[in-house]
Amino acid sequence: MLKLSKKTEYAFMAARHLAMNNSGHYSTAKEIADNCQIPYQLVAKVLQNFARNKIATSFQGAKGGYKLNKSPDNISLIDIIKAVEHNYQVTECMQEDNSKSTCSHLDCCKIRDPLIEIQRKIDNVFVQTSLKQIL
Amino acid sequence: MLKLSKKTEYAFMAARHLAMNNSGHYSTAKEIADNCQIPYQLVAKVLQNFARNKIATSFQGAKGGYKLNKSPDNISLIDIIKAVEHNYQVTECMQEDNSKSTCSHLDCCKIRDPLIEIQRKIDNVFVQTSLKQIL
DNA sequence: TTTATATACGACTAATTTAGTCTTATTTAT
DNA sequence: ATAAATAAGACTAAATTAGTCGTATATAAA
Repeated sequence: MLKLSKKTEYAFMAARHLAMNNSGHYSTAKEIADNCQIPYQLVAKVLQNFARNKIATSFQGAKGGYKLNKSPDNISLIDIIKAVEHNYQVTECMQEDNSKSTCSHLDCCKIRDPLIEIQRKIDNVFVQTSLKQIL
Repeated sequence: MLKLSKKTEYAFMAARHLAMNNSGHYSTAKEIADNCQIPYQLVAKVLQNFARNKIATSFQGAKGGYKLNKSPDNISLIDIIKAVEHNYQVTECMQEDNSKSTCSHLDCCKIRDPLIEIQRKIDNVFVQTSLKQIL
């Protein structure tokens, strides 16, 4: 429990690779998959998520690939997480697409408010850590 | 991803109940299950874990039940989590029963060390929050 | 203009983890 | 004795996560 998904781990690794190979040539999904030993299709999707969420720019076709849009110290881990995960919340009832009323404990749930505070603190850990710090 | 398990949510709720009903009578699993609307068997196991891990003391037989061993401000959420979860670590390779060498990325994994720091910070969130703070 | 090399993306399957149930044994107050 | 509790392991179901497959589209270069 409280584990990062592989998707997020792969996203961190891929972002790290992009940050360290930022000179002229565009990094491809295959290159990252080989270099980091992660399944090609999964990195591919992670990179597509980066592009959709403006973390990286993609170039299609031969000699194509990806490059980061910002410098590593201006990208926080929360940006990377949010690019690849819909639900990174600590509890179900805190997910944005889930109204408070779907909580099965209803009014008798007394821990929601304290957990919101916990959530905020955990968010902060990722907000405050930049990609540069994991290079 | 990064979600607390139901087990942990139930543990927080049960601990909260014990803290607030600490006058003379011992709280039973049934009482907590009814009051918090969580499955009886699951609270029962959570409470057994509390007893095993010296968070609470159990009294068997009729009129039995559980009571907390310490005051709520001397119990931190990490104590409660550790009582009910084997694996609350952010990544697989950080689990205590898992040697570093089982990581499938081996030497090419460059994010482990930064993630250890992240793990430490998340731990701290729970270390620094006491049961009293969620009453 | 064909070919090789890339991204884009949805549908699907497999594996793992989490949640919940069932059953039986033991303890103890009345 | 009986009823009300804890103790604990085995099992099943549900949900989530991880990974694969197939196909379409874009583009550099031969």
